[in-house]
Amino acid sequence: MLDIKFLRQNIELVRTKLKERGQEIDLDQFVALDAKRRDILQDVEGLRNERNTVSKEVGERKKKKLDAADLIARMAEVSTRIKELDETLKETDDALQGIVMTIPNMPHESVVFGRGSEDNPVIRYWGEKPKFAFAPKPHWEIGEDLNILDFARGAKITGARFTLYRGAGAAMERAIINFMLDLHTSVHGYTEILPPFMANSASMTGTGQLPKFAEDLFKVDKTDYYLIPTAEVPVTNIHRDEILNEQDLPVYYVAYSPCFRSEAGSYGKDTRGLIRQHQFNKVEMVKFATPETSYDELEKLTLNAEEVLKRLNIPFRTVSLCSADLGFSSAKTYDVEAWLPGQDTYREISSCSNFEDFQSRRAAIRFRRAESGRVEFAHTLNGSGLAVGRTLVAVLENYQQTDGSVVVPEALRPYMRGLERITSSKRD
RNA sequence: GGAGAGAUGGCUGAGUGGCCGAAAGCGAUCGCCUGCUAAGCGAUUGUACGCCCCAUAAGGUGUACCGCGGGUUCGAAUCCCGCUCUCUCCGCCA
Repeated sequence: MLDIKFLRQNIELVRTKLKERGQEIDLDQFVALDAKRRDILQDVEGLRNERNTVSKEVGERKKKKLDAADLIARMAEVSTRIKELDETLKETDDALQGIVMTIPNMPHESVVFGRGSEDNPVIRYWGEKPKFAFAPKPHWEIGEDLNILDFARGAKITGARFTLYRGAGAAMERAIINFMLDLHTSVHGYTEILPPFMANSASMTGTGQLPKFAEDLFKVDKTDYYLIPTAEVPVTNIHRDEILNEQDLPVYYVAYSPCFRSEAGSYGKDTRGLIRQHQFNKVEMVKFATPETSYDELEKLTLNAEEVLKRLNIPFRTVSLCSADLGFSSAKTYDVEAWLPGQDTYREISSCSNFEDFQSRRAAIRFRRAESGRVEFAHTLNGSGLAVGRTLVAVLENYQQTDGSVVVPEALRPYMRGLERITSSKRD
């Protein structure tokens, strides 16, 4: 959520930035409602002041055994009027919130203008694409041939976009999770979190999934709970409604979680393989930082994500999302895209964002300045470190061999009891 | 799932209709004292929103907030109703 005062004072700037994102939002209505809200607020607070003062006098008169009937009668009217105004105020406030909550974040000045993902500037490339003496297969063929990925069974058990892992496939998924968590905790200095995999609507609102993107979530029937679409939700909400100390920042958390997404509106997209699932595993990094360090932290966060691919020796490129491709809550995002030879393309495997104070304002995540004692909103950041299923995809496609087997990257072998090559669903 | 108890400021904890944004203690910050440290003494010690001032610091002022939401009343931390969470006991269960 943007600062209402900022909105009020920079309405034209916001309009321009929204247009760059390819969004149209009725800001005139915001201006009108904002003015109306403040008018009502002044009226109702004036009346409250009157009531408080007079009520005090009623008390004093009663103490002196004096009659206060005239005051009481007058205040009854005032109270009724307050109640009426309160109702209008609430309606106005709700309407105003309704608008403000659907306004996306302002892109950072370094974000380039663009109309879609094709306009995302590439920041860097890393690694050598593997050369194959044969036509490299996509991972779904590799996985089925080795009997380590079972899409048909997944669909039978649950439905489309659910996959069953078997044997070495399941083991490698688990190995990737542990490898990533160990890297980020012991080398990059993150604290490991194992959060709840469901979160309530307040948490979902805090990180920006609600109210605008409810249709992307799975809601648990008869409760206020949602399956988390990313560990970002529970982990960022760790410090919701809290005031941190400046000297404790930055805070680094890393969490493994399954992620659940309804993928509404993506019918027909990536229907084969592991790329777009209703349930997938992810290791997520979350940071809380001061405003003056958050962009340095974003660079470091992105390097932390890239380090996973470097250690797995998987080629990748990093792009900076252009204005139109930027997520709703983000001020700036780097996507790390792994090379997938079986599909002859780069695919997003991590998304690293600085939300500045957009989430923290919604979630009331603040910190106290050591010097002045003043309270400010913290900046929140997060990035995948990485998407686990897609990492498995990248391993299968980059490490596939002529005979159909897959070599296990050296970094993962300690996590797979030394297994060097997958030749079937059997692990050994 | 059943029965009971509770939820107050950074923490502990008082407060059962007006004198309460809230006692007291602890902690923290600043100052004094002390050769240093400890002890001692004094002061300060929430957040949000609005308005004034000034133009975004400081200041002044008003309103709200004692788990959340409603109600009663001239007036609610305090009374009533609903909900959530925590604790204890019973049942069930990985």
